[in-house]
Amino acid sequence: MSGRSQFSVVIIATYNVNSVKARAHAVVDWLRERSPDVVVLQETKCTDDVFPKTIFEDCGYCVEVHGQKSYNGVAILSKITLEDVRCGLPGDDEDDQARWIEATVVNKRALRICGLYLPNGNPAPGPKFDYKIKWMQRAYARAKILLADEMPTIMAGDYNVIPQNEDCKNPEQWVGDALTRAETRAAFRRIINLGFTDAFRLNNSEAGHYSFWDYQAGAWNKDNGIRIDHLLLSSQATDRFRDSGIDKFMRGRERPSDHVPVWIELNL
DNA sequence: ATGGTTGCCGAGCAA
Repeated sequence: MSGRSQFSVVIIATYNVNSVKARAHAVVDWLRERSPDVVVLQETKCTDDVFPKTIFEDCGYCVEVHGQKSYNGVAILSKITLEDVRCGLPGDDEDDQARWIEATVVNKRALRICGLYLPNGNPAPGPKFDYKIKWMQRAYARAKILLADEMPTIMAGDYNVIPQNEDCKNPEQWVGDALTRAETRAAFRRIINLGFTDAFRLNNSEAGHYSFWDYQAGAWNKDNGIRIDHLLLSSQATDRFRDSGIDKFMRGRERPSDHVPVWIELNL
């Protein structure tokens, strides 16, 4: 055949599972339906020795984990070979929170994927908000280094950033919150302005698309959601973009996470 | 309604 099928189509997703042990079977059901090639998970909430790896390996995924006891924790599931796995966001030797993992996906071409769980930062102002902003500055520095490598790059995860008011149902409810504060949005834009694109906005321009609905106060029934789970694409990754979406139906299932998966389709 | 819910792990904390 002549050079028409130089690339293959891959699906890459991010999913904050709010405990991988509590959600393993829900995740497996979703893996069978969506059949993503690579998934970054957040809030796995367990140490690496008790991560339910075999459940995902039995579905055909290799599993890379970076966890801690009870809080945070990130992982990568991939049907495609992973190389050069790195855990932890550089820039602060004192930081022991498990919020960053990255790896190179080696298919016909290579792609760098970062899975991140950006600090929530509430209450703001305060030490937790200071940690959030410093963490975003470190992510900016890491993003800059990754871009210099000139490999198509995706930074995906729970950003705990509502980029614009149209990314939430009730903007007035979020005034002063760490997810919408001017400093937070500026730090997010600073990363974007390095040359990244919010993949979901390439094919969805309307307000009212959300990736998180709080468990409390009937947020789901009122569709009182926010869009905080993002896949940021470097320019070379953006050139390969085909489609994106949010698997909102997952929030309506039994014992759901408070987040739902967000995915993209790329030509790789 | 000064609330509400879920998961950590078995008391509050984090979200």
